[in-house]
Amino acid sequence: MTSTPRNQRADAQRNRERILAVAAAVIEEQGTEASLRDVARRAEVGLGTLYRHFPTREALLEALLRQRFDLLAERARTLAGAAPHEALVEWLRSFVAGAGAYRGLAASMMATINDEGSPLHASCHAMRQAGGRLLERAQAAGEVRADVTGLDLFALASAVSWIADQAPSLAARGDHLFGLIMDGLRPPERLTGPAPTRAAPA
Amino acid sequence: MTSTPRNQRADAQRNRERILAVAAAVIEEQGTEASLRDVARRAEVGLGTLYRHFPTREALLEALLRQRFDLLAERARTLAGAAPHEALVEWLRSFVAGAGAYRGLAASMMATINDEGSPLHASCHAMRQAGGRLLERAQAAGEVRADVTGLDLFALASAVSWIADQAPSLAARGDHLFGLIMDGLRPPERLTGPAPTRAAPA
DNA sequence: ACCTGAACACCGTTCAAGT
DNA sequence: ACCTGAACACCGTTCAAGT
Repeated sequence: MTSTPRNQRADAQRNRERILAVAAAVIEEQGTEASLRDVARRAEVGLGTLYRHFPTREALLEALLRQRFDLLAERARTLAGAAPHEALVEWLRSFVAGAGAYRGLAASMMATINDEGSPLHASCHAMRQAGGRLLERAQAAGEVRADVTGLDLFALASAVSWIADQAPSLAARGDHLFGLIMDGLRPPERLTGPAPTRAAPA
Repeated sequence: MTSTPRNQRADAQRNRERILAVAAAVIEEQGTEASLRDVARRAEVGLGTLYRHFPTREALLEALLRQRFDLLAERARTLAGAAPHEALVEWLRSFVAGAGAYRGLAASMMATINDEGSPLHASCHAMRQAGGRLLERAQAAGEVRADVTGLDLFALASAVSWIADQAPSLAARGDHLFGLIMDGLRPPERLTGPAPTRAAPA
C-alpha cells in the first residue's frame, strides 16, 4: 500500500516495495544524494529495475515523501480554524521538521520550485499553497509583515533546515534560529489599529 | 603573486598559477563542487600535478578565496569605528556578497566551521571573529537582540547566500530576505534605557 | 623536484539480451 | 511485461614511472 499498486505483475510490485523500503533506509543514512546503485544492490534488484520503477531520483523521493507532504497540506487546512499567527508558526514548525527528514531534503525541495517537471513539484506545490493560506491569514490579521511572500517564507523555513543539515552544532540551534526568524517576521510597529491581545505599544 | 611563491622551480610555479586561473573560471561556471579533472584538463596539467599543488578541494578554494576573506576581516576592523548597527549590517552585506562568489560556497564555508583540518577553516575563522566583534558592539549598544550568537549570525547570513544559490527567482529576493532577517534581529522592545541614537552604554 | 597519466574504486544512465 | 547487468561516460584519489 505504498501508493497505487495498479495492475502489476506480482514480482514487479514486490520489487517496487523492496526498493522503497531499502531507499528509505539508505537515504536516511546518506541523504537525498545517496547512491542509487547502493539502493539497487541492497534491495537485491537490478539497476535497471530501479530505474524502471523510478525513472529519476526525484520520482523515488516523491514516492517516499508524498504521504508526508499530503499530511502537511491537510494539517494546514485543519489549522485554518486556529489563531492566525499561532497556526502559521505551528505549521511552519511541522514543515521544518518534515524538510529535516533527510539530509539534503531542503535543497531537493527547493530545487522543485522552478522545475515543474519534477515529480516532487506537484506535492510540494500543493503543500506550499496550503501553507501560504496560513500566511495570508496571519498577514490579514496584521500579525506578520505584509512584505513577506509565500516564497520568502518557504525559502527561510527551508534555510533553517539546511542550516541544521550542515553541522550538529548548528542543528542544536535550529529551534532558536526558527524562533528568531519567526519573531522577526512580526510587523515592526503597530502605529494604528486595535491592540492584538494586550500589547500596549510604547 | 597569487600568494607566497616560495622557492619553487619555475615550471612548478607556472603550473600553480595556471591551475588557479583555470580553477577560478571552472568554479565560476560549475560551483565549488566543480570537476577537478576538468580543471586539470583545461589547465593542460596532469591530474597529479593539481593534487600536488592542492591536496584537497578545500586547499584550492582557500587559495582562491583567502585574499577575499582577509579583506573582509580588514573591513570589519575598519567598520569598528562606525555606528554599531549600521557597521554590522554593512559588513554582513559584504559577507553575503562574498559567500555568493561561487555557487555552493556558502555550503563549503559552513562545512569548515566544525572541520578544523580544513584549509578554509583558518581564514574563515579569522574573518568570522572580526565580524563577531561588530555583532558584540551592536549588542552592547542594544541594537541587536542579546540572544544572537556569532554562529547564529553566520548561519543566517550563509543561509541567505544558499537561498540565492537555489534558483534565480530566489536570488532576486536575496536583498529582501537579508533585510527581513536583519530587521528581525533588532531587539523586540525597548522597555528601559536611553534612546538608541547615541546610546552611551552605561 | 616535479610532472604524468594509468589504475582503482566508485558514480548515473541506458539498453540489448534474456525470461 | 518485466528483469538483468554489461556498457558508456563520467568522477576523486593514489602512485609507479618518468624527466
